[in-house]
Amino acid sequence: MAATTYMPGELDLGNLSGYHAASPRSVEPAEMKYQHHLHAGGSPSPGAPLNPWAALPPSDPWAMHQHHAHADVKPPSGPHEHRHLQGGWHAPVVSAHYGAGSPVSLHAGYPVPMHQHHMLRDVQPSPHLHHHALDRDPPEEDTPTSDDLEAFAKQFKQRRIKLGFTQADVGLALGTLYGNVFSQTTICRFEALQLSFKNMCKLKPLLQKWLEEADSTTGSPTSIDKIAAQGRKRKKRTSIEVSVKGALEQHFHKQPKPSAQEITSLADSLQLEKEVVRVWFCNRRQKEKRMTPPNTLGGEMMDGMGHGHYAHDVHGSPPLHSHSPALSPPHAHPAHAPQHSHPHAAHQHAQHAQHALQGAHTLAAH
DNA sequence: ATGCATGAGCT
DNA sequence: GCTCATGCATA
Repeated sequence: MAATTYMPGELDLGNLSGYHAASPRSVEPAEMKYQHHLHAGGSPSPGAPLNPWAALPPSDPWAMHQHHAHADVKPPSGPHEHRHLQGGWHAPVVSAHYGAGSPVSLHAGYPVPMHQHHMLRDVQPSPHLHHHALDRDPPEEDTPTSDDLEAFAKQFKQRRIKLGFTQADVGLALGTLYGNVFSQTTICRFEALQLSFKNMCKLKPLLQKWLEEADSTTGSPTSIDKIAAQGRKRKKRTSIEVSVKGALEQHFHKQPKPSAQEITSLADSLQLEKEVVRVWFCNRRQKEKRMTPPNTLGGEMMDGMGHGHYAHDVHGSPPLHSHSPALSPPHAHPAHAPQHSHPHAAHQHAQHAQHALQGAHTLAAH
């Protein structure tokens, strides 16, 4: 059953209390020490047990009105910059101010080399526009190509590991150094190129800088501790059954952007909360836009590619490589629209309104 | 490493 | 309500 369980989550803040390790190179070529609550050497942070609210009274705010109580206490490090234009991020406003007045002197603002003049979202730098190769200059102040990003990500990961840092370490370090904290998740996704092209471009300079700092500073521990505010609750992750996921996938192919009505009926037939379904589609769409596209294959694949490389083509997931067409970076032409990497799935029509029965979902039964 | 979720900013 | 950046929680 789609166990939509609710639990007292935690705050929305930088709850990095799970893992922080910032002792550079205390451990050698080993990077498996993160998030497993098992702080292996490196940075013993025993003082970061579990969420205090793990024992809070189950006052599921979600069970009734999921959207409410949004007092919201956004993180101090302002992870939410003001990205006004999504065409080309331009203002790295690092307005960071730590809530608890951390002694961290944040130099707001990193070198913003890219002086993109584009103001419209469709004006993305052609990532795969690798003009020839002669002597390319990736570390330029220009927008990198997807190949650059891929190369950098790879190198980054390798160095990071060599230096003995975990992804979480890097995330914290970025906060210490530049005032922008990031989670293990983000670093991970960067390394795996699972972010949007734009996002990759944004993060690259930061990580690059960190890398320089890291290996030059062969021995300067940069450990800080992030304090976390409490109060926020978070809905527990809904676990969607595989079979249900399959159904969703199927619908996604037919209609990536279902209307509210469609979502409702779909949710109804799948016995899921409408919100859950809506979010699922949102996330699914996002996935489609990442540099490394999701594998939406129907049933077969994988043959002999046993080493980090996507099965070529498969009519659906181009492998972002050398010059893969898959990237989502908006092309420079406003006239463009169909950036669907999928040659198929273009039909949009008949949508069987799966009856409209039962008005109450069987969730939150308890 | 990833799935589901939150929230800012747009439209 | 969507997109996009980001992350907690989890597999």
